[in-house]
Amino acid sequence: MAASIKDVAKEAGVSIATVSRVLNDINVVNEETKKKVQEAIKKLQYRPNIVARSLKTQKTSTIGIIIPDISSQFYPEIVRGAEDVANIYNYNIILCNTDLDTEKEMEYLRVLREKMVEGILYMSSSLQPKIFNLIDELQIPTVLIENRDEDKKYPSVTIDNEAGAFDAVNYLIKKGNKKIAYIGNKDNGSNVTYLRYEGYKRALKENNMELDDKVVYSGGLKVEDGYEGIIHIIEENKIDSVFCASDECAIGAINALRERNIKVPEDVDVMGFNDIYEASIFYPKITTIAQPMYDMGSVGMRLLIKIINKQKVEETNFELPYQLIERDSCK
Amino acid sequence: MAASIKDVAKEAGVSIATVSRVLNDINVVNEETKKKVQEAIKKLQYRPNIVARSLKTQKTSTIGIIIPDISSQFYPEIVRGAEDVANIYNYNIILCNTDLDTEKEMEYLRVLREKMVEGILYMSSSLQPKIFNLIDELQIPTVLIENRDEDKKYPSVTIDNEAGAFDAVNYLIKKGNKKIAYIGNKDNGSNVTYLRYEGYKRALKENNMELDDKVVYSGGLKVEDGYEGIIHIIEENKIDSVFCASDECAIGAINALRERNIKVPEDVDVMGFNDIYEASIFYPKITTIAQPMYDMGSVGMRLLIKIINKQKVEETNFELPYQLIERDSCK
DNA sequence: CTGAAAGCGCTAACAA
DNA sequence: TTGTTAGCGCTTTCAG
Repeated sequence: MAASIKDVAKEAGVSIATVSRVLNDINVVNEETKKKVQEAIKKLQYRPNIVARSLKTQKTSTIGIIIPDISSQFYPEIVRGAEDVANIYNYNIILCNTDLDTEKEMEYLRVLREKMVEGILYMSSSLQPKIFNLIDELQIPTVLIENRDEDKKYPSVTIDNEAGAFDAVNYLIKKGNKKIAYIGNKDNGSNVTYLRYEGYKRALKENNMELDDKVVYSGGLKVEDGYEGIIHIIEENKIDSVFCASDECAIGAINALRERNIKVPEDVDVMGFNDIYEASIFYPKITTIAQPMYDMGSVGMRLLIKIINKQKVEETNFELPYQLIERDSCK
Repeated sequence: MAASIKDVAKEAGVSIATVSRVLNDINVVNEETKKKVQEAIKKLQYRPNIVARSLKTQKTSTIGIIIPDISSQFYPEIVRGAEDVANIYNYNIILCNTDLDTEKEMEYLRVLREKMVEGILYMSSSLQPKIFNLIDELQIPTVLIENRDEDKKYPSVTIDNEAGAFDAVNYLIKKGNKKIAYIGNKDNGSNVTYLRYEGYKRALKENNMELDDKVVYSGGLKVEDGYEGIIHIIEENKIDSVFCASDECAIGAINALRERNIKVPEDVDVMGFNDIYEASIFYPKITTIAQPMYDMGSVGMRLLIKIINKQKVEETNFELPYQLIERDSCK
């Protein structure tokens, strides 16, 4: 058993209240008693029991992070950004992987409540109403990252996905491409990625280009989806470029094209989205819209901590700048 | 304020002890009272306060995970494996990024102690004595993953890095290569990766091939290290293959070779190590020694939980099987 | 400036 | 089978 506040009090010949005071820098404790206490603390290698403190103060200095999957390519950096900021403010994070399973999300939410986390960073691409009901019920400050609810009732950190996609497709058009395919999601469903399809459509429209469903593949955002999507598209269509709603898709598409001796970018321009690490080391290096993952995590955490501490927050719905990164997958 | 055990007791017309009993399935509580209590719980949407429970039972059902960097390519899967198992046994994980900074590691270790985690999964490539002293002092069950202490005093989960490297280099030799370079670490320093250099040396020796320091580059395990390492080596040496102590290195090396119009694998065979996700989607797909990352996390967590619960463990130093994955970066 | 004591929400003897 | 009660280790009134 490690030393408790009692042991320190006895060692220093004071009451536990006094020990607590020097621990928390409260009141002007007499310099000498303070010193005595500090010596006792050192001697006993005392460290306060945070669980006990938490019970009393109702503050656990821990924050829950709910994500689909830490072993994906996208979330680790967000989590890292979040943890770095948490660490600065002496918070710790409890990590929860949900695989987008709503039941699992809800169970974690409840467990986090039981463990009295002070706040939650919530990432999910399917923002179900019952999740929000639960969040309301739990009464724990919650910040949404990557996605957000439509009426912006909850604090959030995102990028403008529609505009990002718009810029991407515009870039492709500026490069002289005439027939631009799309691979990704296009169905709504409280998921941001469909906004990329919206951006794609708007870019075509504003450039007086026709939307052709035959070169639109809505199957998902994984490598396989890109692989299959492009095969499906080029089977019966001639394209000169493709906008992929994720870098994984872009990678899959490039690999499929390569197998068919179609050169990227000489024959087909390929754009990705997100700028995951692979995008920068893949061959060819992928031109993409970069989401500031680390910043999304750190900004989200900072916002959350402010809310927890009831500080004034001027803005609760952050839209962080994205960036078009020109690399080698487009001419 | 959420409902407490008192509220439930009042609602059900019983004592808090009875509520606690049905909560913990203790004794044979009368079926009827049990039902009453359960109804009260449901009505009040009561969930026990785990912090209070932890203070009493000295069990927090949380486990700390200390890793260098979750945003690296290597650790997310380990963490995922660990979390999945933790979740099965109703543990939660607190994630700590240390960047291999020993002071940060020690501080996290202490904080985890304050928060009364029941166990720690510790990953670090520099296992300092003072870390072990602290672990001893803290008296928290700790399992090492990826690395281990030399005398196997602490439970651990690793692979046989020396043998893995040996197999890799042997593979290269079997393919007919005569001059095999090495890029990675070679200095000891309580770090497993030097074992890969040992394996490299042994393979050369057992095949009566000469060790040539001029084609050995010891600079690190990152993409840049591979990039610079290979440039350094081929500047003045003719090689037909290179064994890289990490996939990142292999990627860097391949990119550098490509820039010089040296074809992989036609001109030079390149092998990696670890089998990170990129290895399977890179072009060319990288032949490598796969560490079972997910399993290392899950086995480590399972072992840790057993130790926490004082179950008999027959074996405390696991050496998991690695696998040579043949892909396209070798002829 | 310091100490005594109540209590955070729960579990676990001990009684009844 | 159930209730009473003493803490777990800490913070925080309230006195002194």
